[in-house]
Amino acid sequence: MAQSAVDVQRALGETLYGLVVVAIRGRSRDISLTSASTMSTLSRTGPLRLTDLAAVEGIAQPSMTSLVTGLERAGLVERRPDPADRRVVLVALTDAGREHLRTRRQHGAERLAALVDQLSEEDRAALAAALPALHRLHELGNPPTREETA
Amino acid sequence: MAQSAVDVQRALGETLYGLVVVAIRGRSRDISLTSASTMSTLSRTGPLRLTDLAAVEGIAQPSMTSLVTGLERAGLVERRPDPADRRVVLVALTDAGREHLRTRRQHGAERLAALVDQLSEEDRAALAAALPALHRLHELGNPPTREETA
DNA sequence: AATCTCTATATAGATGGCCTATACTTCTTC
DNA sequence: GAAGAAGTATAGGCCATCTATATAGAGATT
Repeated sequence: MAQSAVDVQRALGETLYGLVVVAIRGRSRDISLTSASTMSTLSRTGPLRLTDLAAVEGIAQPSMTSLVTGLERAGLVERRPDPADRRVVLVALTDAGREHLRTRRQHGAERLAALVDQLSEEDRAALAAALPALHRLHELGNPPTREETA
Repeated sequence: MAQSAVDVQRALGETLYGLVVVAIRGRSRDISLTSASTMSTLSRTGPLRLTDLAAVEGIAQPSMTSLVTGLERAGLVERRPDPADRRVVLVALTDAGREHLRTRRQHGAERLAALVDQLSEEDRAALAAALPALHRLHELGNPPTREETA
């Protein structure tokens, strides 16, 4: 073994952390990171209760209320009643929201592309090979949605 | 070719973006992301002018002034005069800052480790293989420091 | 060497995202 | 049907960031 699992994780931690900052630094400032992530979540899961959404995104419920209000005002999401429970607000992505999300992703991908382009053939191949692993890593840290919290 | 370079970049973009959010979500709230990144930068480059630091971190100079003031109050960095130019403030990491940085990195690595542990042997190997590429990607997006802006 | 202009940092004031505490509405259970 | 639980909204505060501007020193031109 060339390096222990711990070393890999430590190096991964620092490197990904650095990439995080790069990614955030260059991001467009039209909406907050959490707003973008929220829309991304909605895109993956479909409509969610406001409280669940707050839990998934790791922010307090009142914060999600105001975030959703903002996105709603911008026409990117909509509030829907839950026929089964009238206390509930279901938050759903609108068509405009989906469109916005797509554009934003393209932007991010383009910025990264500019960097990836500067890598060697070998490095690109290594990244491509690691993509499934990165994707699963993401899923692990970002549970799809638990109906049951148990 | 199984997938084009553009596909790789797009997928990388989305996946890394998701990881970003995961990373940020769980982070300790003792200091801001930018503060942590600033200390990390100082650790890599050594003492820097306040203005350069602001440029590297992608925030406005007055924001860096207040960020540094906070870190200084916490004993993590110090302001030093530049003997060659008395307008200048050089910001340097203190020993406490270095220590803090190390602890923080360990924390981040541990959180990621918990996720990485849940991956298959194969996935871990792929990540390990991609580490150099990820590292270079980070460096590309995070230039060491340009004395010359040209 | 007096002054003019440019550069480096600091201060003031505003904005936005997040928080806790709490009020309000609807559901559930006895 | 009354009491407590659950889902959302409102109120008020904190902190990181921004723009505009003030202050101090450097460099150049007379």
